[in-house]
Amino acid sequence: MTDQVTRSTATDVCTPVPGLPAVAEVAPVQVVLAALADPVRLEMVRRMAVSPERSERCSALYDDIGKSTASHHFKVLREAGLTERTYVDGTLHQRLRLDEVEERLPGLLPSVLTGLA
Amino acid sequence: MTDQVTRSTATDVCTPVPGLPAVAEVAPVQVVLAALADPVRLEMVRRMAVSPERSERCSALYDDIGKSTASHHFKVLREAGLTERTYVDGTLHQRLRLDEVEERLPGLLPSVLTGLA
DNA sequence: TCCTTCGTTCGACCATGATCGAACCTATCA
DNA sequence: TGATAGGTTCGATCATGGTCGAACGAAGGA
Repeated sequence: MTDQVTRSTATDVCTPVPGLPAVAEVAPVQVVLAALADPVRLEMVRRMAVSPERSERCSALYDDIGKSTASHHFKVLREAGLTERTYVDGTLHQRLRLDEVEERLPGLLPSVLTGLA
Repeated sequence: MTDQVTRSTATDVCTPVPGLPAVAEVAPVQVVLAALADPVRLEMVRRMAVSPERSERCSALYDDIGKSTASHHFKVLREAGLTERTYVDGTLHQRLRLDEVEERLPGLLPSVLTGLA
């Protein structure tokens, strides 16, 4: 069977909405930098970048913080245009929008990710 | 005549110290991102990057904020290893450490700066 | 010498945002 | 139909950091 995948990155949509393709823009540099300038979020991005082809379950992207805190960080990343929600077989995933960010800010994510190593 | 230039980037040195070469390291990505994630500082970096070969007078790098606030931002940039103080003919300048940052985090500053345009 | 300019430091104030717990919703499963 | 699990929202708390004014020090010029 084929995966049922819907995407949602709109900032005002908090519950996943099926059917609408992702149209979110990568935010201005300022916003992107602010999103990355938090250790928890940077770790989330790092984990997503490990296997960029596969989206990740939310709970696989953090430890030692509450669900609500994690949800807050996901929202910041999403509103910066760095990630999007994908709904895979009924379970929510987070996907790093590598290509989209690369198009808008070429070199940023690669340098940040290699700088983490 | 040749310019008298001394450099100081040590975080614990608040008044310019002549004679000592710059030995400051570029800080971890986390710190660099946090330093860039402020509009005032990003504008300072942008102005410094306009003519990277020439350092700039401090007062040429900001508008509409108090001296003490500007000094605070200079300190954050310096402690992140992004800038250094240079003393040119007795007047204090700020210099963007393009090469040093590029060596540590290749592509970061170029992508941020082009993203500002 | 005095005065002005420039940058730093210090202390205080305040806005932003990171965090948590509780409640809610949806989907899945027994 | 419950019951459980995974995420989100809301409200509250608290720490971080951006901001300013005042005082200080160094450098340069009248």
